[in-house]
Amino acid sequence: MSDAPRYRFAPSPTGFFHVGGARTALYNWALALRTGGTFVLRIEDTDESRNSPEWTQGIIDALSWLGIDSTHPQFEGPYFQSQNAALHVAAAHKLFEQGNAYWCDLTAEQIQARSKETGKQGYDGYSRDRGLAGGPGQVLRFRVPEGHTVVQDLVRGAVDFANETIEDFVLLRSNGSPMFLLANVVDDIEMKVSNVVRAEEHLPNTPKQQMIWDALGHTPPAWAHVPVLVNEQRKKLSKRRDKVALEQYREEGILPDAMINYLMTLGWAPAGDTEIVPWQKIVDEFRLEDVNHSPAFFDIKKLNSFNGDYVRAMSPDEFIAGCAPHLADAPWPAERFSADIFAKLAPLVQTRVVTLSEVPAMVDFIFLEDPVIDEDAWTKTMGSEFAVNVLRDYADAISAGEWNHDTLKNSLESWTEANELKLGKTQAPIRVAITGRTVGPPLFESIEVLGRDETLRRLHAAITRIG
RNA sequence: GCCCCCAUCGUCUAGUGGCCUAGGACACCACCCUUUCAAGGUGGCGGCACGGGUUCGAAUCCCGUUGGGGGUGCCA
Repeated sequence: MSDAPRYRFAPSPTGFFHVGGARTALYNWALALRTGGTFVLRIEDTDESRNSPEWTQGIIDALSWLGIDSTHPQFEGPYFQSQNAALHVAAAHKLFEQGNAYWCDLTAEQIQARSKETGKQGYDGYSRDRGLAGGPGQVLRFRVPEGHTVVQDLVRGAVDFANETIEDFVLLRSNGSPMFLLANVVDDIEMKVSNVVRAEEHLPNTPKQQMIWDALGHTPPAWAHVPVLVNEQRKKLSKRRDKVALEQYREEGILPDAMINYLMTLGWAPAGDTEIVPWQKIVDEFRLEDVNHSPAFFDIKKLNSFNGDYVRAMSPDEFIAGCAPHLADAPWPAERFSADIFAKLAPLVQTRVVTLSEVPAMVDFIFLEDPVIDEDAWTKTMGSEFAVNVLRDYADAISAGEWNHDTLKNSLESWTEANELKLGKTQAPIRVAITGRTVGPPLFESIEVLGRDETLRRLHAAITRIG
């Protein structure tokens, strides 16, 4: 019999898997790994009206993207809450027989009417002693005892709830199906969960669940409620308002390691002055006791910064491989793409992007038949007095001779000196003629890769356009 | 309304009574480097919400105020 801790992550499949859930999962995962424990995935699919199988798959895929999946021996699941319904109902009846629960036939409207009369919020325990036997239209409610319930929380310490502030909550709906509070506890007992690490929004539920644990004759788990993630308005991240879907970040070319690292620094920090650290260091150092108590803003700018760091840390081959999916649906005709040419440019692109999805726009001028000319860039650079001259003279200069970025650069440098200008100035019209933009990868390397014929063609096209 | 949680630069954090003239990171600004843009380097801006205690000494402990957040479903 092992006493290794059992952590669990219990999302409900009611929408895109979002970054808040990802962080909670990561916290559980890190803890399970360090303690030699287990990470149990349980899909809480008891809300039939909002559930959908594709969301379930989305959760599994997203967790796998974060490195949490069944290929690891410390991963267990997924379990599906809906499959345990019989267990939940049995537990409910046990609570009824023990006197911990009672039936009630009041509708929501009736409860509201009563609370209006008494001036008190919520359900007032009207059916507590009416001795209803259950049946259609009746819900089973938990009989909240007198006294206090103290939740021992690993991040917050002891939290004391006066039981009189907790109403007799519903265990079984009038259609007989179990509610979250009950199902969640029964499953945790069944799966021998020893540690519950979840978002702070569940803290008010905890005394209720702890009472169920007690009434069912089991010792409650070690609780830990971590702060929620918020948006700029400091409101809890919402699927409707905020960009929170993990999938979306993946599509944009955020690297999983960057996402993992960033998420872990929300509410916690590794020792030392560096936030960008290997996963193993996080596993070694992460402690619930060190988690911050206040909500953290999910800052995309900082995520991007982390991602840029991770992108630059990739080997050239890793970078090229990582770009592949983003190159697949690029704006150029597929047959014009060349992996070899991309490989030549890739190292120059690597330090210039923050997310992988920016890569196509950095190299599209190579693979497009004609560069897409940015009109602002055009007017800004082609209006100068020397524009036509530099274009014409440069085209002449490079029409013969060696073809590499050094000679290509030397040619322009000579012209620039002869005309008493700066290279920063004179390269601009050429860059726009070649790439359509004022910014991009280093010019002469780009030209080298483009090739002499195409370069000359674009230079002359620009000269013609200026007129 | 009621219950609960929280409070260090704009943001994420370090800090657990003296190493704090409060450290790092993102963002921002300046300079350097430089073929554009990045990257890199150097520097700068900027914070302990407020008021009372406790203490020789408080960002750190206590109380209050204010301000935020979460919950308050026959959702999870």
